[in-house]
Amino acid sequence: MSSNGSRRREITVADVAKAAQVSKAQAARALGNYGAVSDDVRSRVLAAAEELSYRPNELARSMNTGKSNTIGVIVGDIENPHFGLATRGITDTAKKSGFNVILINTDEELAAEIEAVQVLLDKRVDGLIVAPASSVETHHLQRVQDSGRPLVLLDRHAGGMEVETMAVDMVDISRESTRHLLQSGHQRIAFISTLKTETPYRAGMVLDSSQIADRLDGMQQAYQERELVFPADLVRLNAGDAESIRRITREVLLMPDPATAIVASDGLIALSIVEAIQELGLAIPADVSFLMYDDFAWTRLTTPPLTVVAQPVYNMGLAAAKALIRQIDGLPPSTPAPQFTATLVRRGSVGTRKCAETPAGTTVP
Amino acid sequence: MSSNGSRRREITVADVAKAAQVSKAQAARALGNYGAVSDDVRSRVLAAAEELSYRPNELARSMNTGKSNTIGVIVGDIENPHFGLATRGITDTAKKSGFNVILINTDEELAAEIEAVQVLLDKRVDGLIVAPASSVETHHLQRVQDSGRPLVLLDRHAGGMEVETMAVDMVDISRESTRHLLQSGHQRIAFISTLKTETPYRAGMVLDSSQIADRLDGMQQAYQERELVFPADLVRLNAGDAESIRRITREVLLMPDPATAIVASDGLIALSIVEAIQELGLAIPADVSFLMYDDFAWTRLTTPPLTVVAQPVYNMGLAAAKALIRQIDGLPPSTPAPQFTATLVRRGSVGTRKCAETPAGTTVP
DNA sequence: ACTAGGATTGAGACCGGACTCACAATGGGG
DNA sequence: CCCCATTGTGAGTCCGGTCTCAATCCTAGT
Repeated sequence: MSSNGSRRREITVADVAKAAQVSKAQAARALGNYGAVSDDVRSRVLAAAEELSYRPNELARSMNTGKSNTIGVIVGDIENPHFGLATRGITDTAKKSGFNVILINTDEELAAEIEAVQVLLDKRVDGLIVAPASSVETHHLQRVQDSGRPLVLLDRHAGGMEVETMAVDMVDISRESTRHLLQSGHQRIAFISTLKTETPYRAGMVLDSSQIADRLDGMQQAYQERELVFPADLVRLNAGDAESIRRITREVLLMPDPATAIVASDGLIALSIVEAIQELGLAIPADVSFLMYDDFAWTRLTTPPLTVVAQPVYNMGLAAAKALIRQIDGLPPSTPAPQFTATLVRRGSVGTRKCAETPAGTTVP
Repeated sequence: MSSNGSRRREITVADVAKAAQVSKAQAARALGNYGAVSDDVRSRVLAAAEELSYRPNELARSMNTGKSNTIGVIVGDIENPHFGLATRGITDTAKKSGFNVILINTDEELAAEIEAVQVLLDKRVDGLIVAPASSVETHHLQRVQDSGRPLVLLDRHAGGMEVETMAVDMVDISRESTRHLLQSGHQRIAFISTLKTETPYRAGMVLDSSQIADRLDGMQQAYQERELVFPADLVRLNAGDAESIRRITREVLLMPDPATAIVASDGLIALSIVEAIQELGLAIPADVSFLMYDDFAWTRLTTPPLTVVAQPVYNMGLAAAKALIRQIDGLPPSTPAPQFTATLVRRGSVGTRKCAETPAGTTVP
């Protein structure tokens, strides 16, 4: 149907040069806008290029400039609006600076992340932005730095590495929000996270994720301030799919000394927890208080609106890309290093609890 | 700190060949697993490669195989969970087949889309998946096909082009959901969309988006079935940012003969509409009924849960990637072509309206 | 022993731009 | 009028792989 009689061959500088009756070198100069080219030659070349609708092969160009104008982005799950928003920040900045983005999901699997890093390195991306699945196993990230390629981390720190990281201080905000819950009379606070671990949580356990570890630290600090014992039995990890989240939620709410408040570690998990609470016929915040990480728009639409920890996710993505591009351009990190602070947005899902009361349907042992 | 004494140079086949004391060609064969290689040579080469931690340069490889193992994905806005989910479907399939994904946002701007197509073509992606911003201006998409590169459309059709498209039949589902609203006694149904147009909507107007055009078609059909006049004055486009959405919502609800039901054209817009309704102090569904496109998890958490049009977005992404990869592999489109149907999920946000009644706070003229 | 025919092997040509280098042409200053 | 600085130009190399081709090695058949 279409007008191309010839087979697959694409137009190259050589073709343009022939059409303009100059040497390949001259054509390349005129096209690439470098070196010395007479006006006559330049116009002939550009005309020929236009005529043949020539387009440079970026692959070839990349190969001998060593720059692919591409950055690799490795996130846990693009389906999670948290990463969607961060990715948006990254792509916006990248586009502005003429970079493209190759995106890889890891499903928070370390193995997938290691492979992703390798693939992107092989593709010779100019730099990498990674939201690392593990803060402990950082061998592959180290290798990125060893290879001399710029690297910026997002959301989570990597233990022992000197690398620019765009993340909020989770200890602070977690301490603050736990204080809020404690002040509201809650002492049995459950923390539910998708983080995968070999064994159930025990106090003092070393966690793979700096983010979760920091949040638990913050909680513990808030408990210590009041000289209360942190209820480690209410820390529930491995809340993978909707079903297990539901099960865990029922567990912490129906156990003998049940949780009176639940903290959801991210927006996706929050959905299933709230559903489970509603299924149990419990009311927020009358029967159980609720607090979640990430301030998505829909949290304002529930009844009551949900109390959340808002993180400047978009800006973190923006800053990560900016920092990476600075590194790519050989510039030093911008000083002072950008700081990101999460804020506790108090809406209606945390309620005051009278100390003596026990939840409906349970008995004091 | 790290152990590399040498400058930037990466390890190449030539280095491996030298170390293994064979020719470049032999090393390449052993590494690439093609041609005839003796066991002795193979093991020496692999050992040397391991020793030097050699990694092939994918750029160079792509350049002379002509395959980049990369597909380009162009969407309106990755921040929109609709596209987040679709992208997830695409990346999952791509990864399974060994492809990477370059992602570009267009903000639904045609100009950005045209440039994105060009950039990806220049990068020699093996194929493109596009959610086209316009169903009318398809010149750039045509050019993709002319260049012989595989192309699959997502979500929206492109007028007059023969191209595989993964989308639901919007006319059908729109007719069905409009019927539902009409049966519930609503005749003043507002339709609010972000679609950008030069002028406000008029009956019979040609729209840039097949999706929106189809939805309006479906609505009109449902009205015609009942021999009712379709209220074109309640079709509101250009609902760009949260502020304009709020303004429009107020307009249609506070006008003399106000809307008694609102249809939100996507999940993002829905958030602002519901907020605006709540701000007006109106209750869903008592005062105004509400229906939205896209079945996000949070729609089950509002009070009442929202009635939605669920689209198999993830599967559409999956199928788009599958179809594209088939094209890349030179296979014919799978038959029968995959069909996607949206379903109306009736939850609580559409209420029955007694015909004679007028909404609280308004008077019959 | 001698050779046909397959298995191995190395040299070098590509892919498509970027860039170096040697050389020609122009032209301004002394 | 000559010399050197400044363009303008084409030939050719390089990037790091893939792949062709001809040469060489080996082994079995006669």
